[in-house]
Amino acid sequence: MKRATQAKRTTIYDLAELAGTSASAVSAVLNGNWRKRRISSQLAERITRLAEEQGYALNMQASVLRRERSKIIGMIVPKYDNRYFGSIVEQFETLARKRGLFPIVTCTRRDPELEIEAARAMLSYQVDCLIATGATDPDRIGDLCGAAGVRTVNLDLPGSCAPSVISDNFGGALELTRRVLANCEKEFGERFPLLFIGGRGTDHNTSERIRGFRAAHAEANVEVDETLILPCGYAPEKAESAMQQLAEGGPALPRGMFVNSTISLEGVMRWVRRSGHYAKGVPHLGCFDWDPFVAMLGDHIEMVRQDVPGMLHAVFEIIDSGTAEPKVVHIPPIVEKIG
Amino acid sequence: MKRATQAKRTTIYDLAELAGTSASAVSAVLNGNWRKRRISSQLAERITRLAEEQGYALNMQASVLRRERSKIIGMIVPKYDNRYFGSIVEQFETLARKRGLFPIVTCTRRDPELEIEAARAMLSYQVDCLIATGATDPDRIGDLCGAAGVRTVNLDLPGSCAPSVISDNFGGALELTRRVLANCEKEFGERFPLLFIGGRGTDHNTSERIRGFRAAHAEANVEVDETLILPCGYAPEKAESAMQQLAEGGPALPRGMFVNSTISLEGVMRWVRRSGHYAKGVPHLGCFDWDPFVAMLGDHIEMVRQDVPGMLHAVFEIIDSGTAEPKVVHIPPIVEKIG
DNA sequence: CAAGACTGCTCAATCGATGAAGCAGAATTG
DNA sequence: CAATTCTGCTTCATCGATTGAGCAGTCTTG
Repeated sequence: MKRATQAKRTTIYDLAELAGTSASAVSAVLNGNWRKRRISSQLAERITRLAEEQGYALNMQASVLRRERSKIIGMIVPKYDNRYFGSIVEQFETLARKRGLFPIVTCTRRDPELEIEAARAMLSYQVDCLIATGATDPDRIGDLCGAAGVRTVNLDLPGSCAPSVISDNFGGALELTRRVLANCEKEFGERFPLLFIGGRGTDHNTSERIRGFRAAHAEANVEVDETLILPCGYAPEKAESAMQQLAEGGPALPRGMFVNSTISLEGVMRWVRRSGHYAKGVPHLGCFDWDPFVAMLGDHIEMVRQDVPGMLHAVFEIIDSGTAEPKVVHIPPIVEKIG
Repeated sequence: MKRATQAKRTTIYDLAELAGTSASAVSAVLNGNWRKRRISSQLAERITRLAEEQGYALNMQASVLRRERSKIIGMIVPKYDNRYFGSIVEQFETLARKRGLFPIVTCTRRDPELEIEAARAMLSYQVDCLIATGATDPDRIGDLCGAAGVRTVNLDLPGSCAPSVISDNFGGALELTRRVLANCEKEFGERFPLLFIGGRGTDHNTSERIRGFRAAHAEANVEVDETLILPCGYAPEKAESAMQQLAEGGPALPRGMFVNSTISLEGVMRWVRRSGHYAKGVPHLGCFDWDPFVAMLGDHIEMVRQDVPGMLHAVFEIIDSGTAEPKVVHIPPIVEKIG
């Protein structure tokens, strides 16, 4: 097997010996600034060829240790179980690579402890910059990074000690609620308050969406039913049991609702199907977030799709510009309805 | 601002000076083996406290450079746009962390070039082990890693130079096809060949699934229609245009089909809805892969859910055991139908 | 009480890449 | 032809953490 011979990895010292030159020349050639270090092109070529033959691979740990910037950019993300975060991560990796940065992403499963542990780990790996996506406590992360002199950008949920890029939650929720109210009026011939379900009452996005929800009700002259505002968390099970409780409490279930994320919608739909409570007609729904299969579930669902490419462009604009002001950039989401 | 004072990061030398001791004592205390290096617990405590006060963070680059093992484990994954890969990544991170490993994941967007570039990058970062998930060319990655003395495990798609963990594609496809054939017979009172759509004809999974598809037809005494086997790729658009072409070619569209992945299903469903060709009745579907909203699309869809926890346990068992034999482990998928 | 064992540390080399400084020899200039 | 400039390298310190080797003291033991 080749493996035995190649137990040890080839280093610039090995190449230097093989080429009959110095490690510093090899380094200069392989990291591209041999021209300004006045290495002849013959030697450069010889070293390049040897490196290829020997299957040389740079040791990034050594390289980063020596350099001032690591060119590593980190992101923490709550979950990988929906299209929104999935496309955020994919876009992030693409844009990072385009800038010659090495992206490292880690998922914290909405666990506050894991979140800061992950942030600490990223700092240990010398990230130049950290994107905190949907963090429970963005400022805690911001402080950690600040102490290490590392830049942070908050995404999806805003913080107060670093720039943030978020959706226009108020605007999106306002429009989404308007549509659901209108759909209900069209079908039932009357206006009535909707149910708001999903999300955490303490997070900025949820409270802004509730504000939009209220504003749309006010506009339509419908009084909000306070018992129908249920920010029960994001997990499907939470939404499911909130629905169950609601059904047990009162006799009439809402015929229209605002569901705060596809993941909550998963629980709501499950309950709707299992409980049989909506056997005589499905409720009109509005979902803040998009999923292709939800779009196919029927014409009773309106969706708001967050503008992920727009959000990530804003993030990298902030990074490129070097701003550290804790400004919040609002990206308008897209209200769509695919049949 | 604190930032100015803290421009430079605290190192073990700084702590050593503050504690009036040596860097080597600090290192021993902070990496936990101070006991075996006979450091007194008083000193240990003093150093620990100081480290906390100063917000010390280990420099992993330096640490990894010095050690023989990096404790970094890499994974490359084709996409983040479906539940299957999403849960693979999440499970992977969880299990890696449980073992004290640092997971780094990167998405290669089904691009063969990016795939090997990503593998090279991971090697540069000194990963101890690399999981190649759904790789276009697992053996190329295997060779790269082999040359660097790094272990590889193939996941989802098998390779020939490293252990592989994959679903029992034949068995899953056999059962799924059986069910769709049975559903069709129940509704239409007759047996007829199904459509197979999605996936790459060249990949092992797709060809095994086609084999299962054929076996189920044989079992049911139905002759496979060769013009209905369309491994057109994974992207939704590919499936969409394959359906379009099929519709343009012949008059009768299949009333039953096997769709090879949720992502292909996305295209199929889009076409079914847009084209209006199935206005008088939706086709019976079988989908190799699972998605919660697909499960809600109606009772005409059967799904096979790949056993992600089972697969990842197998992966880590291989890693823990240290085997390097290119064996293929088949994990049976779960055939389910959620109403 | 001398020999050995133990305690609690420190010293210095090392991992691999980088780049400032320096040094021969060749080429150019006044 | 001496003085300067240029070319094409090499030497060496450095980044921060790790670890084998070593070294004073103190404690034990026959």
